[in-house]
Amino acid sequence: MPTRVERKNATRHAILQAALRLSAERGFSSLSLRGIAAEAGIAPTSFYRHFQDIDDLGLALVDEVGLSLRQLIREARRRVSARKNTGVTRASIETFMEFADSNATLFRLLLGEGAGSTAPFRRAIAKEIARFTDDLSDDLRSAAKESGKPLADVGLAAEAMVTIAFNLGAAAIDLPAEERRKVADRIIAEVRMVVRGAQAEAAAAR
Amino acid sequence: MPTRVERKNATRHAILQAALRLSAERGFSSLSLRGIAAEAGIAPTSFYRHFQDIDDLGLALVDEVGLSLRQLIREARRRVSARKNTGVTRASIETFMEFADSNATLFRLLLGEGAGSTAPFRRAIAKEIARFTDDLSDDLRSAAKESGKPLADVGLAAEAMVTIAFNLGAAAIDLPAEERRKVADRIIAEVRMVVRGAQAEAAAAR
DNA sequence: TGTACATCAGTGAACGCGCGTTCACTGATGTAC
DNA sequence: TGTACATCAGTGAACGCGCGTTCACTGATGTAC
Repeated sequence: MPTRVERKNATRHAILQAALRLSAERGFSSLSLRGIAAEAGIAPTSFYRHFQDIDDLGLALVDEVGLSLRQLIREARRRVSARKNTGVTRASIETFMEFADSNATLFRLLLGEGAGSTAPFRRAIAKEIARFTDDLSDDLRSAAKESGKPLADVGLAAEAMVTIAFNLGAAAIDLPAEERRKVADRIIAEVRMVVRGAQAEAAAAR
Repeated sequence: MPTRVERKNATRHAILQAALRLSAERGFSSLSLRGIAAEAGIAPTSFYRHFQDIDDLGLALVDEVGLSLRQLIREARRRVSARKNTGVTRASIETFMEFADSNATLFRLLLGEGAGSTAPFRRAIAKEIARFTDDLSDDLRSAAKESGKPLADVGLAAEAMVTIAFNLGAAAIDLPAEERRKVADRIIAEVRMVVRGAQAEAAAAR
């Protein structure tokens, strides 16, 4: 039989999952304490045994999402480097889109809602995306070193790529599969442009 | 003395302005009929003399915003072509940021809120941005012809630029002036990368 | 191991609030004669 | 120009609803002896 602590953790987890499910369905900004409680199968008042208020839940949600995202990224990186016979850009974006697809809930939360939510929530999301951009910068730097094709302003290039991939990717989440593939191709072409541009600038600066 | 029709139009306009003001303050998704009515100085019930419901108001709002946006773009284009001694990219983005700054209400509505709002509202906004992208494509094509530096995939390049400018610009709206200038510089550098990349691809394809 | 007590996750009733919407109304503006 | 009537923008009362939050409670789990 589970201990009291285990039960409590299970309920907390159920609340987070319910919030994630609902925010995927109707958007984060329309989450309500009572709705979440109903979805989680608890009384509305029980919510307060686990979170101070809705904002507190929001931050916990971002933490969870950030953690999952980082796990996904690690996994994605492995997958990309395993696809040696595909272009890195294509492999990366296709993996990104695939992950966005099979983790729609998570990505919708990350990408879907700019405003509507509260300021601390938005800041937390921005931080996760900045972290993503930093990681991409590192990848780009080492890829450039390996290939012998240097890039100018790696940080800016990474920001441009992430902005393109996240925002166009966000718009594609609800499209049918075929359309999504087309969007993926567009993102790939555009990210490639950024790469070429950064290479061209590095070449011109030499 | 104003006619009945004039009075009605004035009230309708007051409602739209109130909605715009409030959506700038607290975000479009948190607009409420009663809040708008209070801001516009009418009884909540009077709202129904002018709009069928809140969604109807939303669409009218996007129409208004789209109109203003197109006027701004025309004006911006004039301004950019007048700044012959500045790079086109810099002139364009600086003008864009300046307009976003002095028309914060309008841009916040266009950029700020991805989800949270209703589906038809989002679709209307997407259409406005697509129109913007198409116009930019035309501009890029004629600029390429003039300068003798052809661009590959103009449509994709335009989409990449608009995505970068709108999304990074959106994040910058609430920052202090100095920070905003830094963001503008980043956007300029990134858009320039896209231009260079499209040029490099066109050169490689020849 | 058995008993007495403490802890605390989960609860149901109740609160006041702002919401969208309906309805029958009012009274100024507009129209027909 | 004056009168009788129609139109209709704006209104206040009222509705039912879901919201977040408080409170005192219950009863199973955990702890001390």
